[in-house]
Amino acid sequence: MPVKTVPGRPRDPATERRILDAALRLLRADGYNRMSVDAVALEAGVSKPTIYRRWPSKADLATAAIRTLQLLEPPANTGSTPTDLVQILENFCRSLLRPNGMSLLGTVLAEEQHTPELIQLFRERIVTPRRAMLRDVLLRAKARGELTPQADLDCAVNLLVGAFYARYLAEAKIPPAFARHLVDILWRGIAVQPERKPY
Amino acid sequence: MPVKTVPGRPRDPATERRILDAALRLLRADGYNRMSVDAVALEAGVSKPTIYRRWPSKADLATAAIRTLQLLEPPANTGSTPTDLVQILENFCRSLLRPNGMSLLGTVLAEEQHTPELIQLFRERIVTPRRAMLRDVLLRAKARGELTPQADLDCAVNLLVGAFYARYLAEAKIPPAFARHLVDILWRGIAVQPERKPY
DNA sequence: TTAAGATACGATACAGTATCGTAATAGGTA
DNA sequence: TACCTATTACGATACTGTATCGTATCTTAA
Repeated sequence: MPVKTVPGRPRDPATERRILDAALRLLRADGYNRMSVDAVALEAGVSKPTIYRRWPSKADLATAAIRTLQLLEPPANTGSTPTDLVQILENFCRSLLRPNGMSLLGTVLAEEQHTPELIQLFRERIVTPRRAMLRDVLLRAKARGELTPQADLDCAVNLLVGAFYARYLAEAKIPPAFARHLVDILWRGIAVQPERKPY
Repeated sequence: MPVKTVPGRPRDPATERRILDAALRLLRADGYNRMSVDAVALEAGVSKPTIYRRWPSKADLATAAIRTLQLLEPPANTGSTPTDLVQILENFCRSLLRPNGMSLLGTVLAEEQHTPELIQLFRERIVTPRRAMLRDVLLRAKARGELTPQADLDCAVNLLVGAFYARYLAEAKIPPAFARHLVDILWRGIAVQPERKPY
């Protein structure tokens, strides 16, 4: 069965990549509003109609750029629940501390009213997968009987992830053992404790 | 002793308030970049030069608007540490769930590179005071011997506050007992426990 | 007599489009 | 298979219309 081919010059598939990479970089650096399509075209080494032929509007371009995001980190599974949690959180921490690590988050929040697609995709591509990784670790822990029966896993995930946001917002820098400290506190809150000596 | 009065028409002090209120409203609704000085003037019922005579640029206007922010919530002090924490967090939660509750946060994050004054003031006016309230509650608890000696109060504050950010980012709605659940988990992690029955 | 407020303006930046030269393919012909 | 032509649409330049920041000029209030 022959492939149906369209006549004429085909698109260069590398061009799309270059445009989306440039868009993502500028989205992080400048936010959605300051990101201009002209600047994306310049950065990608491409003309503006080349962009508009592929995406009908700036919002679609930004959406497509965010859609290319994905978590690349492998899921942690060392056998020790706290260690797994710390490992995931330290990856998270590294991504926050990269230049403009929080600005993409900022811009999707700020644009929530005007361009809700952005935050939806950001959730789908970044937020949800990372939460799922943490949740999986906790579910395995629960299955092994490490957690108290009433432990609320969703709350636990919120506590862990959110602490980084809060810390960043308060100080914009995060101490090295932060993840470890968080997990230590949380672990005492949700894990079945070995009987504790009264001091 | 006569007051030295300057000749000419004096400024109407109410005008400044009206301008700053309008600026803050638009800052929340549209973000810094989409907020136009023309729109602020229109909303405040004022002309543009009236604004520029008071603040030399849009950035100064936005800065002044954020400077007017302040936490109005009274500090909690019911005698019970968990109750105090829940009370503060529920106030926080209400402010997040107001329309555009997170958008101001979003815009100061997104503008961190271009207009760093915004996030600095936001920290000073909102973030730091709320953290201080939580920290005070925990310090009192520590003084009363309710906390384990090694409890890291700063981490605890990050966990509590951040969980709301994380939850909002994941779902944009927050269940009613959320604050209570958070404090329950955290409290087991940092408080001196009554000896626990092995089940 | 001093300056506040309104109108109108200048300059720039930006989203999106029209026009044009040209590169890349299909299909026919030897 | 090798070449030639018709066809499709890619990409660059230039443009339109609009939004916006910040200012100059004029009127009017204290």
